[in-house]
Amino acid sequence: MGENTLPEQIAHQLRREILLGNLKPGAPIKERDNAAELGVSRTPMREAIRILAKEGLVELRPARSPVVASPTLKEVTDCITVIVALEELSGELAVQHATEAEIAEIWKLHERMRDNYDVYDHIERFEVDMEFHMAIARASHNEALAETHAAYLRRMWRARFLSARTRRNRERVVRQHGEIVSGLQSRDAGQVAMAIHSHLGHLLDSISEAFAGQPETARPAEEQDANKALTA
Amino acid sequence: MGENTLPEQIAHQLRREILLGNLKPGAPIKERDNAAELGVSRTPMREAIRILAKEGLVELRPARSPVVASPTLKEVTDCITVIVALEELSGELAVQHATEAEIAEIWKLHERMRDNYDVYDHIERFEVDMEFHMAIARASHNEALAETHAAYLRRMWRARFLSARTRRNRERVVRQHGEIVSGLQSRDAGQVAMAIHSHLGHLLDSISEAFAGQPETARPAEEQDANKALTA
DNA sequence: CAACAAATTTTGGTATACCAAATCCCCTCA
DNA sequence: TGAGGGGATTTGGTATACCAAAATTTGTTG
Repeated sequence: MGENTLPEQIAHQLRREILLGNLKPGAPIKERDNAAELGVSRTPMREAIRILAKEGLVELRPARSPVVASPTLKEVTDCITVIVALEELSGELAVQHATEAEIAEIWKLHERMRDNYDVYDHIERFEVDMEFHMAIARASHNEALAETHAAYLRRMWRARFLSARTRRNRERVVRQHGEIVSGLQSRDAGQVAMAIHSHLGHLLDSISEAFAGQPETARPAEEQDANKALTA
Repeated sequence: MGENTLPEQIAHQLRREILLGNLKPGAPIKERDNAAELGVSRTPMREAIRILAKEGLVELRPARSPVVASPTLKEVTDCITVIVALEELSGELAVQHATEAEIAEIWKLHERMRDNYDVYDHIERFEVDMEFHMAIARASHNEALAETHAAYLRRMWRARFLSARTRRNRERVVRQHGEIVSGLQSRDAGQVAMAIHSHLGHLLDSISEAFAGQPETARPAEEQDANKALTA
C-alpha cells in the first residue's frame, strides 16, 4: 500500500480522491486543511500537490489555491494524440527489443483482462488496462519513453474512466489488445502499429462521446470545497 | 531575466550552472549550502531542485543528496528517439494547423540562426536553435505536445551542447532547418517529416561521437562539491 | 437596496527549528 | 597496514512560525 516517501503516499491518497471524483474538477485544494485532514504538515502536502501537478491532475496557479484540473475536450484529445504517437513508437521498439519474457508478461495481462472483465470493478479493470499499456512501453527498453508514456496514461486516467463505461466496448477492447499482443509475438511492427492506432482511435471516439453527453465535465468547473472529502 | 516565482528564478540559476558545466555531472546539490549561497531559505531551493528534477537535469534519491544527472549514452539516445517522434508529430500537425504567422515566425528564427551563426556564442546559438524547434512544436497547436517536447529539449540541452562543436555542422544544420521551414511553407508533411528525421538523426550521430571521444562525460560521475559554483 | 471600500480572514510563500537517517572521520584491533 | 566499527557531523525530511497577497465579509454610502 504505502509508496516509498511520505509525499508520494499523500499524492497517492489525493490522486485516488481525484480520480474517483470525490474531489471534483475545479475544486480548490487547500494545503492547510488537507494536511490537517491527513495528520501531516503542509510541507509534504505541498510536495504531494506538486507531484500531482506534474501528472497534470491538479493545476498550480502562482499565489492562488491549486485546483483539481478540469481539462477541456481539446486538451484531452491533444493528450491522446501524443499517447498514440508514444505508444506506436513503443510498439515499434518493442517489436525489435522486447524479450520473450516481456511479451509473455504482456500476454498474461491481456489474459487477466479478458478472463476477469466482468469480475473486476471499474477501477480494477482500469488498473489492469493501464498495466497492459505500460508493459508495452516498458518492453521498448526505452526508459524515458516508458516514463513519459506512463505520465500521460495517468493524466488521462480520469477521462478514460468517465468514458468507456459502455458494455459493447468490452469485446472490442479485448480483441484489440489481443491483436497488439499477437503482433508483438510475431514481431510484426506493422500489425502492432495498426492495432495500437485503431485501439486508441476508438478510445478517442468514446471520450468525445462522453464529453458530448456530459458537457458539465468540461470546463464549468464546479466550485466545490475540497474539505472532508479525504476521510471517506 | 527574472522568471515569475522565486523557485523558478533559483531553478533558472541552477540550470545555467549545470548546463554550463560549472556543476559537474554527479556532483551533489546540497540544499543548505546552495540556499545560503543565493541568500534564500531551503524551502524555495527545494522546490527549485524539484523543478530541475522534473526536467531531468538532476536526479533525486530519497533521503540522499540530489545529484546533477549524468546520463549514459543510451539514456541520451533514448531521449533523442522520443524527441524525433515528438517533433515528427509536431511537424505533421503543424502542416495542418499552423497559421501563416507562426510559420513566418519559424522562418525568422531560421534566418536569425543562419545570419548570425558566427556572431553568436555557443549558448546564444543553442538558445536560438531551441527556440526554433520549440516554435515548431508550438505550431502544432497541441499544448501537451509542445510542453513535453520542450521538456525533452531542455533535458538534452547539455548533451547537445557538449557535442556539435564541430565547424562542419554549421552548413548542414542551417540547410536542414531551411528544409523543415520550406516543408511547412508548402504544407508538405512528407518533406517536413523527412527533414526532421534526418536533422535529428545527425544530432544523434554527433552526440554518439562526442561520447566516444570523451567517455568521462558518461557515467563515472566525478564527485565534485557543488559549493561556491553559484557565485560565478 | 445596490455597490463600493475597508477591515478581517484565509491562504500560499518563505524562513526557521527540530529530528532521524545517512555520511564521514577517526580510532581501534586483527 | 588495512578493515571494521562507533561516535560526531552533515543532510534531507518534517513541523511550525511568520509574512504578504488574495479572498471574503462587513459596514457604509449614494
